[in-house]
Formats: sequence, C-alpha cells, structure tokens
Amino acid sequence: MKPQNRKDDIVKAAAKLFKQKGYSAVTMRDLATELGIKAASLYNHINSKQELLNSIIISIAEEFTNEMNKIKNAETATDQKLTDIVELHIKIASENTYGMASLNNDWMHLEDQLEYYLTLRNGYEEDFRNIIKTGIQNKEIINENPEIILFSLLSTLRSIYLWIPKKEALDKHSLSKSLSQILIKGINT
Amino acid sequence: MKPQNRKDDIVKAAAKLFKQKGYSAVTMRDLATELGIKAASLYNHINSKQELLNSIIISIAEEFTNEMNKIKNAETATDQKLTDIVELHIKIASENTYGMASLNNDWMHLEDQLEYYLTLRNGYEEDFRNIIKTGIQNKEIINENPEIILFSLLSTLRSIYLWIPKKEALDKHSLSKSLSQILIKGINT
DNA sequence: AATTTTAACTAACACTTGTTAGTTTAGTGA
DNA sequence: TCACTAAACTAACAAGTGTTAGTTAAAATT
Repeated sequence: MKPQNRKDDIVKAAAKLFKQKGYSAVTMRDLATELGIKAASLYNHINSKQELLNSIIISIAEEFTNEMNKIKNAETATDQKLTDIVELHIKIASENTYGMASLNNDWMHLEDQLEYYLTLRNGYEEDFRNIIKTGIQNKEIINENPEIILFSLLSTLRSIYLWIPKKEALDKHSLSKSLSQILIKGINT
Repeated sequence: MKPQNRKDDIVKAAAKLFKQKGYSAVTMRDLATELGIKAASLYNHINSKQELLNSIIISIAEEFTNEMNKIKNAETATDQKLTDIVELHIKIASENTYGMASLNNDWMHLEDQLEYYLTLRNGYEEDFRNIIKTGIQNKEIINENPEIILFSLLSTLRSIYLWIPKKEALDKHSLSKSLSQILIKGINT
C-alpha cells in the first residue's frame, strides 16, 4: 500500500547528486552507485531521468506558489509580508537544500514541464513585485526602482541553500532574524 | 602574429552556450553548429572542451582577485570599499555576462584548475569578510553577524549577470547607484 | 611562382549515455 | 505449499560523446 518508499530514496539521492554536479553531469550509473545498486534497477521504480528532475523542481515551485498566495492574501503590512517571505525561503531551503540547487540551476532542462515551471516562477515574481510596489505606495519602502529591490531580495533568498550547510552552522532562527533585519530594515524608510 | 582571433570567437560562443545549458549539456557539436562549422574543426584552434571552461572561469576569477587587491589596499573608508566592490561586480557582469554564468554554476567541472580556482575564491571571500569586520569595528556597519552580511551581499552581487540582460534595461549607472544604496545604506549605522 | 599557414573538411575511434528485455532472488499472503 | 510481488540482477542496444588522423582549399608570405 506504500510502495513509494524506494522511489523517495531515489529522488532524494538524485537531488543530492544534482546539487553536486548538475543534472546533465549526473549519469544513471552515478545515481545507482550512490544507492548501491545497478543502473537498470532504478527503472523498477522510476520511468526516466527526466521524471526525477521534474518531480524535484515542480514540487518545490508549487510549494513557493502556494505559500506566496497565503502571504499576499493576508491582511498584513508590507514589512510583515516581507518577513514572511524571508522565512518561507529559509524554511524551504532548510528542508530541501538539494532540491533548491536543481530549481536554481537546472530548470532549463525541464522539458514537458518547462512552460508550467516558468508560469509558476513568473507568477511568484509578479506577486513579490506587487508587494514591493504596494510598500512603496504606502511609504513603507524607500522609493527606489522596485525592479532592483526585487532583484536584490530574490538573489539573496535564492542563494540561501548554498549557505545553510556551511560549517559556520548558521542556526535557522538567528539566520531568519538577522537576514530580515539586513534585507528589510535596510529597505524601510 | 595574432592567430588568436578565431580562438576568441570559439571561447565566446562556448561561454554563451554554457550560460544557456551549462557546461555538461553543451556538446562540441552544439558549439560547432553555433559557429557554422564542424566539431572536428574546433580542434584546429583549441585543445579540449575542458580548456574552454578553464579559460572562461579562471580569467574572470583572476580579474576579481586583482581588483579586490586594489580595493583592500586603498586608503578608503569601508563604505567606499563596498561601493567599489559593487561597481566591480557590475563591471565584470556587464562585460562578461556569459562567463559569469560558468563561474557561478560550472566551477565544479574544473579539473586541473579546480584547486587554483578555489584558492582564488576563498581569498576573495576572506578579503571581503575582513572589509566587513573592519567596518563593524569602526562602527561603520551595524553589528550583525558578518558572515550573514557577507552572504547577503555576495549573493546579490553574484546574481547581477542574470538581471543585466533583462528587458527592463537597467542601465549600468543607475543600477550601480541604486544597488549601492540598497545594499550599503541599508547596512550603515 | 613556390611555400607555408590557416582553417575548414570527412571519416572514424573508443567510450559513455539512457534505457529496455528478460531473469533471478527473497519475502509476503492465501 | 503456492502464487504473487518487490526489487535486484545480467546483457545488450542505439544514439551520442570528445577527440584524432589525415586531407583539402584558399590565403598569406617568401
């Protein structure tokens, strides 16, 4: 009734290797070796290499979209929305460090699902942009080019997965607090 | 006396394709097609695919290192050093949008030169970290975790190459001004 | 005019790629 | 005990990989 277990192992191992070398450089034999089996055995559980990438990326992208919908529809001030977004990125990056690497670096190797992914990503960015624009109108955010503010925030948030595993062991809570301060208080009037 | 011309064309085209699909996904046949020739013809000008990646990444990494040495040795205040760093990243990202993609995403496929690259990168980050620490001691920068400040700044600076070609046509000068304000004034006491 | 150089070509190589087919083994439920 | 299933295996394939060897045609140099 739950024969998904082994498949999850494979997806997890795939994400780990994809982070290390990128999707294209990881072979099905690499992946099998990581799991201690032969390449052909993988196909008892999955349909294709492509499917692995799809499920890794799309599940994260959908999580971002769902959470962004909650944040944008909440009756909260702009700086609370921004804090929520920072925490969302830290949460996803913590729970899925490997997957975030694929989402950032290998999305262009999605095939069937590429268009869908881009729709999700564009929607997410558009919601984020609107939150910033509203903040500017409300004078909660300095009146700089919203495109540059968006770019600056998103760049940092998308890179969190690279820094979380660092030896310095940034604990999740103090990271969230410090990063919000640096990113948001720096933007406030 | 300058038979390097054709080789430069190849390196440039390679960097462009590496940005689009990543080093591993670009074949020598792709590269040849981009240049309107056959794959084997490339080898009249270059020694290997690996060599292309090496020269793209190492030349940029060395430029960062050289410029950082000037900045750190200059007798300037911390916020001037930070402004200089922002401008350095914008300059390199503008002049070498394609190469920056390889540097960020394909450095792990360096082989012989991987160790050298990591030495350069670690040195750069260490210099940057020391500038931030000095700024904190001088009370020019808020007393947050310097590791998080470094991470936040570097994440944005390393992503500039992704945004410069955007349709919005962020012109270089206003980008530099706005970004410095957002990143640095936000950090200042 | 003769020679060298530049830069393309065709043909082929040894190896690696994702994937399929068919088989074997061990554990589970009837 | 018997059938079924999950999950591994061996063997193989067709296509694609980076690269080499040897050749050719035109341009530059002597």
